[in-house]
Amino acid sequence: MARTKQYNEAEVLEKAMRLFWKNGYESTSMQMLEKEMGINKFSIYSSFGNKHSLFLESLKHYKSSVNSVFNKLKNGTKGIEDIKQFFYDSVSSNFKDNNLKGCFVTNTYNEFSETEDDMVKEQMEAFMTNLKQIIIEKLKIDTSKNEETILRQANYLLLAKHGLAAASRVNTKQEIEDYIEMTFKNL
Amino acid sequence: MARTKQYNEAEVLEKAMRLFWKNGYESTSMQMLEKEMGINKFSIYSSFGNKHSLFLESLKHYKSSVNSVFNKLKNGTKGIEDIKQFFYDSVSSNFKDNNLKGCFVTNTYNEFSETEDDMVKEQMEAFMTNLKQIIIEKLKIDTSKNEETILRQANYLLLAKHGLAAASRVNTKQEIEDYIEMTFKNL
DNA sequence: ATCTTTTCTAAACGTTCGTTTAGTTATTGT
DNA sequence: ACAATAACTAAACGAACGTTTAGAAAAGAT
Repeated sequence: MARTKQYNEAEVLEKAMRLFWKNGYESTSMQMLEKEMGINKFSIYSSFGNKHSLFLESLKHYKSSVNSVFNKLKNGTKGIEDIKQFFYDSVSSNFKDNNLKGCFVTNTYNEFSETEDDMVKEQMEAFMTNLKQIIIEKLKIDTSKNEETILRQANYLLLAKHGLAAASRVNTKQEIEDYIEMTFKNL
Repeated sequence: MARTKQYNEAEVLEKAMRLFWKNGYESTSMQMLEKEMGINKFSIYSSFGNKHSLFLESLKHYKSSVNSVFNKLKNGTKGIEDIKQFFYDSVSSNFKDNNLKGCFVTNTYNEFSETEDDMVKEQMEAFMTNLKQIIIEKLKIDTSKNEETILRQANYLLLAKHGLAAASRVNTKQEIEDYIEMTFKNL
């Protein structure tokens, strides 16, 4: 055999993800990725193909990293209270690390909403559809609500989540928390 | 004297604004602007300086174009009901013209939230501060609310507006309208 | 009609982008 | 120890970016 890799692919992917998360796709150059990931361009290309597939891998990595938050929501038994907690969990990364801005998926959704990138769109929609389904299930725990009310509230919460993700890039913790509280006031 | 301009600066600026509005700053190239504005690069540069100042002019132009919506809110006498109408007015352009996505200012806010572009930031903050002040005034019409409640509700509405702008890029009219209704239910 | 002045066209500028390639270095199996 | 192989470095690639420039075209003033 031959020489072994001097870097760990999972580690450098994590670093790439954080850079894409902070800056988005277009504003992140290969040069910046080189610096942040700590490896040469050649190594990036040999490990991840190209910039676009590196981005897709970063998205996948993000999804698996928020999987625990998702599962917490999924396995909850308190209905709306679980969704509210999910909202809190979703923005918590913003307060822990100043480099992580908003929700990586929502950011990507916004950046790519006018392009025709099938791969990215597929990942976005899978994520959103999944979330919507879980929220509907949680709302159904309250059996006093009819089907129509549940769908309307689910849409409301998805939009609120969307807005929350956007706003968490610029607003303060207090503002974010107030917003979450008021969002759930009338459900 | 000499030759006269074969284009109207206000007209081509309007076209530039719509392109920036749809695609954002980075994703709009001078080549696209050339095509959309219908004039040569040289003409763009001689009329607007460079891409960045053309973008700033587009932002200014946008602000003046939504001025009527702003004034309608400002001059209203029905308090919260005026703010709700303002929300409806703010997203109406999305349903009239498929090329206008979200709120140009909010889109810019998102795209530039991580850069250090003083000029752009100044325009953003002026816009947002102004809106917040008007909303506070409208909320104060209800004299039963104390100062703290008013501030909290104003922040809530600003975040909701932020989310609404983001969501109006992708959601349907029905979803948007449901969202607005439920947002004001919480006040 | 001619001269002057400004707009317009189109080509080229220097950078930076994402990507590839050639050549060197290091590690592993024999 | 040596040969084989893969990872590394660094330089260069073509394309696209924003911007500038030189020359042709056109319109008003005399």
